This record gives sequence, C-alpha cells and structure tokens, in this order.
Amino acid sequence: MGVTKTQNFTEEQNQVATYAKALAHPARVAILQYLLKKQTCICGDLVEELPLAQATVSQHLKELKAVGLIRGTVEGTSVCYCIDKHKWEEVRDVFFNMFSSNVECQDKCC
Amino acid sequence: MGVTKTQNFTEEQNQVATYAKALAHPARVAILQYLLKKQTCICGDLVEELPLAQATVSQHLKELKAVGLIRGTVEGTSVCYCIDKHKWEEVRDVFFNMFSSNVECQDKCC
DNA sequence: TTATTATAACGCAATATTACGATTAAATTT
DNA sequence: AAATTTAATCGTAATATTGCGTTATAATAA
Repeated sequence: MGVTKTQNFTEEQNQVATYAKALAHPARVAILQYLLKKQTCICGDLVEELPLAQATVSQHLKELKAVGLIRGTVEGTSVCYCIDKHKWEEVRDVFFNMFSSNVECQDKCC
Repeated sequence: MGVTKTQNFTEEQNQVATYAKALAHPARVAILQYLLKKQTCICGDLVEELPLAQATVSQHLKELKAVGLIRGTVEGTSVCYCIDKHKWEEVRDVFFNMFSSNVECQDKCC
C-alpha cells in the first residue's frame, strides 16, 4: 500500500533504509557531490548546476535537510547550503558498518 | 511526475542512486543482513524471518535480484538465495567512494 | 496420479515520489 | 515605495512503490 511497516524492523534497518532513500535520487547525489567538491557553502547557484526546475531542486534540498545531511542558512536574498559534517560522518559510518562484513558463502549452489 | 531524468545525470550519480534505492527499504536491508549473517545460501526460510507476506517478500527479493545484489538458484522445491560477492563489493566501493571525501567547510555561515 | 509444499507472477488498492508552473514571502536594489 | 531577486510553498499530474490476496507453476511426497 506504499506504507512501510517501519515498526516491524530494527532501528538499524530503518536507519540504513532512511539514509539510503536520501541518496536514492541522482539529483540528490549531485547536490551532495557538488557541495563536497566545493568544500564550502553554496549560496544560490545550485539550480544552474542541475537539469531541473527551481521548484524541483528546492524539493530535493528539503529532503536532504529533512534527514539532516545538509543545512541551509538564509544569507540576505539567497540561502547558504552546506553539508552537515556530523551527520555526513554518521551516515558514512552506518553504510560502512553495513558493508563491513565479508561475503563468504561455502555452499556449492552459489 | 515520478519519472527521474536519468539521462541528465552522470553515470556515477545514477549508480549511487540505483544502489541506494535497493537499500532504501528496511525489508531489503533485513534480507541482506540475514544473508550476510548466515554466510551461506538460504533455501526457503526467508519469509519466516520477515514480518511481511510471502508475496511481498518475493517482490523485495525480485528487486534485489534486479540490481544483482543477490542470486537465487532453484534447489528442488525451494530456491537458494545468496549475496553476489562481486556485486556486493562493487556496491560497497561505490558507497565508499561517495563517502571518501572529507567535509571541510571554512565559511562562517555553517 | 493426486496431494502437498515452496515460490513466482498477477492484479489491485493505498500511498509516495518526481516534476514543474504558479504563487508567495522576504530581503535587496533602484 | 516599486521593482527585482531568490527560494520556499502550493497545487496538480504522472508514475512508482508497497503490501497482499489470489492464482499460477513446478518439484516432491503420498
């Protein structure tokens, strides 16, 4: 029904899913990569960087803000965006942890 | 419109987004964690492990198979699932690469 | 052959996501 | 004050996702 049964899964599973969902659109990946590349606050020029309308970019920014990966501070007429270092490292660690186990299947069927 | 403008983003951006989408549901995370924990092929008992109906589990398995993260081999009446080691490491590397840059913002506004 | 078991496929309903034009809000410039 | 700039919000349309009952399908067991 498009409704995820969140309460039936572990906190870790929901956390991975939530963070993964934030990265599950190329526009949001592009936004994060752009902010990472610049290593600074971006005031304004994000819409020109993406092949999407201003309203759509704003919506993706909102989602990234909702999970806490970016922050936006109003700077006069424009808004200053940057990656939240603390959250970024938390998300990184969640993924690193997920991928830390080695895959070793001894069975012949694989 | 629910349609992602894939062609307007880089291959890397689409790759991260695609793999993230595969992890963007707690049930699929749970499936992967279960396969990782067992370190072997799982024949059958996946539905009992999850708080979802068989049809729903089957659908999540299909999605994980579609991105190549798991493989299923028919073993008599049941199907044997395991993580595709090669793909798993590829996905891991894609995420590691995404998170390899350090966040250093010198601006006062952040 | 006829159950039984295990899993995939189909189809539907509810909800979520993506995209964007239009509007609004708030600060800046003229 | 009026016009301009920038970005959020609203409303809407198209499509995707999630969940599950039901129905195949296919191998094994009785």
